[in-house]
Amino acid sequence: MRSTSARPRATIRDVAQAARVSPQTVSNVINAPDRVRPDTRTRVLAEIERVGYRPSTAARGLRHQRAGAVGIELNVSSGGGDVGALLVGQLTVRAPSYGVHLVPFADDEVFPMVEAYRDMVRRHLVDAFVFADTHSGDPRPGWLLEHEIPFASFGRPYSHPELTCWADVDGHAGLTLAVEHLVERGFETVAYLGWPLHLEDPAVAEDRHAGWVDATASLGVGGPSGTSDQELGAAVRAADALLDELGPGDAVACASDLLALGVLYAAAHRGLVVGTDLGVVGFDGSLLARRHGLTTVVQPFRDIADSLLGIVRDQLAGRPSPQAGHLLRPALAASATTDRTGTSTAYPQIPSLTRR
Amino acid sequence: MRSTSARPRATIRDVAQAARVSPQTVSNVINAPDRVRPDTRTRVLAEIERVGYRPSTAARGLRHQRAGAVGIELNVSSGGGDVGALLVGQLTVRAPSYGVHLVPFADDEVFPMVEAYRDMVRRHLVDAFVFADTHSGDPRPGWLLEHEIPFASFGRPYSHPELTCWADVDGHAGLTLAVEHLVERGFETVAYLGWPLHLEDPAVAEDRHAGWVDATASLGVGGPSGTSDQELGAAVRAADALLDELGPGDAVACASDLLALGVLYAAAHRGLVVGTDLGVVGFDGSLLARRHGLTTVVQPFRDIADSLLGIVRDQLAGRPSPQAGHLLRPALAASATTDRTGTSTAYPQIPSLTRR
DNA sequence: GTAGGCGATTTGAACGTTCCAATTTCGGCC
DNA sequence: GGCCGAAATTGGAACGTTCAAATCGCCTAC
Repeated sequence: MRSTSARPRATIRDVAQAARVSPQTVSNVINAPDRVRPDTRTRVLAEIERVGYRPSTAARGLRHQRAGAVGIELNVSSGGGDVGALLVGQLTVRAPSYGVHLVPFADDEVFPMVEAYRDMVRRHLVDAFVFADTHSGDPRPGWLLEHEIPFASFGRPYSHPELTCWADVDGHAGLTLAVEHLVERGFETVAYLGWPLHLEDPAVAEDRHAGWVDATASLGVGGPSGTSDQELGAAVRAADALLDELGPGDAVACASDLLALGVLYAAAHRGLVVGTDLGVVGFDGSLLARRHGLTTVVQPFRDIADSLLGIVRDQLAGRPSPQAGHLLRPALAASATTDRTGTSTAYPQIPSLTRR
Repeated sequence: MRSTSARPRATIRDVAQAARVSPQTVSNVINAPDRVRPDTRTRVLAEIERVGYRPSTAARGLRHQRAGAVGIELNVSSGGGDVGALLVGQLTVRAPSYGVHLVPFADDEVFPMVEAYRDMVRRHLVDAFVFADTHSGDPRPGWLLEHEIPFASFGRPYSHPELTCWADVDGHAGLTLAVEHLVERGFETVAYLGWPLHLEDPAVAEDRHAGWVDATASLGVGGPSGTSDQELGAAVRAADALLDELGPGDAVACASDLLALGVLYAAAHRGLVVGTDLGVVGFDGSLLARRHGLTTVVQPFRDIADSLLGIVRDQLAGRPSPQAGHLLRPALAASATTDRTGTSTAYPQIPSLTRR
């Protein structure tokens, strides 16, 4: 049974005493090593190592009037899908490089969300925020701006086009990658399955759609297009309608991995072998894509995390805002659904099972 | 452009001055309201409200020698699946009720993980840990125990059977629920698709398997069983083999939602209408289940979060460990894959598309 | 020989909170 | 009116760190 003995951990004074210098010198060794003589430095460093000293985050935060933390809202109720989880993962991995840690929080479904933001700041729990699900009526950018609380958003803050504190994936470039890849693999016509424009953030839908329009136009491989909400049932129906206008050797580029999954189902229903007969490319690089062998445009979550953390770091340092937001290039991860040799396995792969 | 003006936020002294009491009295109003006269209390509370005062987490942490935070390791590289994300979500939601916040962290793939744990504690970033992916060779329980660092694990710490600082879902009860539900819906034989015992944590696999064995035995509906790794391709193959021994009106209970998805595919391949002809129940309550209309045994993540946070709270308070770990009952969420009326939609629902 | 300068190091104070001990206030009682 | 005990409130110190200013030691120049 563990006790809470909690013998006090080594402090800067312990190190100082053992190294026979003042606490301030130890502090300097850590924060401004060039201000201390080399021999002193090595002596202190040895002592730090010996006792396993680490500066107390709380004491530092108190002294600096800074929490050294970035808040991130998890929208738990909506489940979030795994895109949010992947972003949180990369933010977690990258945060230490920016000298901060992450503090996730969630609304308790009773208060308006800004209350939670306000509280976090007042309690000095965090210095800034990052969030991932901006939408047009979002009160947060305006509110944070008004209260001079630093933040960065993944996705352009729709309500404040003048802001530059955002990072976003370049959907246009992503769909260009998708179309180019499909053409390279020898697919003839590239159709598109996207989102309707009445969604919360039509900018994303437009961006990706435009990428498909431009890329297919310049390569002369344009085909029909359809739209569906981000829901599997709707996606299957929309994909089914789309496939009416397509034949073997054609392909569909999609605005999301979930929509692409809908295409896989609609194709399986028609007995089309995805990969060989029909190319399918999704968007997001989600777990779903990996699981189903879906070729997908992977969101550069690591770069996104770096951008977002860099933005809040600069804001906290008082540096001027950049000229523009960060538009990051996604990458294409080829997999079974564009593999014309049929050696890799896409799921659902109903026809291939039949052939065994 | 936002500046870092950061005008100082209200402190306890500001409140004290405005309410014409000492800072200590304000502190009492917050931490021991019964020690202060009612009229003074209301006066102080009004002032707290007016200036929007909140105690500084850093100052409190420094004074109490306690971070008020619980660390949670995210295993980013493995992607985690959404089970991990759901747990993190509920931990985030519930943490405030325990007076703590969450601090996620991840290994940077170079240090052994315990280094990261050690560092978090030394820096006073967290007081305790929660983790979610114990396995047999896991060094963490032993190490944390040895260093007297409080922790709670989701899943029994395999290496230390004597420990009680864990919460786990009752897989046996979950599969009993699944089998009972299938029988209630009129399915005749209930087969099982589980994990092989050479997995990292065979206890989970055994637990769920035993639940199926006992429940089918007592109801007299036992059928064949198979195993597959937690991977879609393998699951489809195992499910296909299993279906060789089943006919219309039978059902499959699975150890996870992903395995259940494999059954859906194998069934679709054979033209079986899932729900009507074949019952399928998954396990986890993952997003995948929701997306595919899968009847599933839902992990009680909220209860799990409460158990884990309660365990570390008690440990930090020096309370003795409980007699046993917390075994939590899951719940069954019925959906399309056990809906014999065929009114709801399961995906993949290839046959129903055909019939339209 | 001493003033001046420079780099290395130390001292003192403060960040906001709460514990502990000391002090004041209050109501009741003789 | 004065005294007692309990309740309410206050002052001082400390948690661990770092900033700003002061001090120390050493060297050079006059």
